[in-house]
Amino acid sequence: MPDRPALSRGEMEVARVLWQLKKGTVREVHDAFPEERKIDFTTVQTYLRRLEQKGYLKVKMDGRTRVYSPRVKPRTVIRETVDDLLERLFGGDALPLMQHLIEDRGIGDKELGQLRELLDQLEAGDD
Amino acid sequence: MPDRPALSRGEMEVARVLWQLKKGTVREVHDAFPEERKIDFTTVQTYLRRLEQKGYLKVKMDGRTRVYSPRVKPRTVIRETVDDLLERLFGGDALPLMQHLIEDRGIGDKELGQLRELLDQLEAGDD
DNA sequence: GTTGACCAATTACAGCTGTACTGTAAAACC
DNA sequence: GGTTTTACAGTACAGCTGTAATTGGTCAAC
Repeated sequence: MPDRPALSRGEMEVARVLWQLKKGTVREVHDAFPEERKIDFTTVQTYLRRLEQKGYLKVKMDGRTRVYSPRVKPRTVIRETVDDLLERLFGGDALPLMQHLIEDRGIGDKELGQLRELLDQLEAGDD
Repeated sequence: MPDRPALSRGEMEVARVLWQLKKGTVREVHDAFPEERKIDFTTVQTYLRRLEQKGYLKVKMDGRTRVYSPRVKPRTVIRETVDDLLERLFGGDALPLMQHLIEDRGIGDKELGQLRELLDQLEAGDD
């Protein structure tokens, strides 16, 4: 539990793209950004470097090129990030956040179904 | 939609406390902070001022004392904040966040029941 | 009418963030 | 082998954040 500094908003964005690629170079991450999210190549570079410095990513050289990959599991990062948000914005109580997601954030019918399934599974598995 | 600058983590914390009080002075907000979250009086002062500057709070003078109250509804702030997080960390898809909340974040039995109720209500009300 | 207690306003300041430019060196192309 | 492209390290830099100390004003109690 060497507590890493929290991710900034921008860092999250970049980290998520890298997670999706599993691993990647600066260029790959940059190219994977959606068209409309214009962001400079060197900015991505900077974010990746900072993510490495903060301990979230590790690097392997492939010739001249550095290939980044997660050092901390996405799931862990997500837990830490969401926990922090919960703490600050909801006093640590998860239910209001769920409620918000369900009520105020048009969760579609499909998602509702999936959610219900999730609950069913939980109830079945957890005796 | 005069888009306000996003809240920083610290600002969220203070805003939440103020929301709970509905309205309050620096001192009231400071006193309402939990024991273990040690934070200086003047720090709270600074946060409240910044929240006002950013357009999240308004002020009414009561004698010499300023009484802060929300200018933007908490629900709105929460929506914006959560939307932003969803975008950056989950590519805008709310389901994975729910899933995380349910699976990885020990939601208790009580909460599960309440959740289920929520879903039922939704399904009933939504023809 | 000075002192102390409060409260507000001002100022501080280092570290973090977002965003990018520059310099330089290796790789790839002619 | 000179030129263009690519990639990385280093540098920049203003604005935001977290955290607070300092200064100044007002009323209440001496």
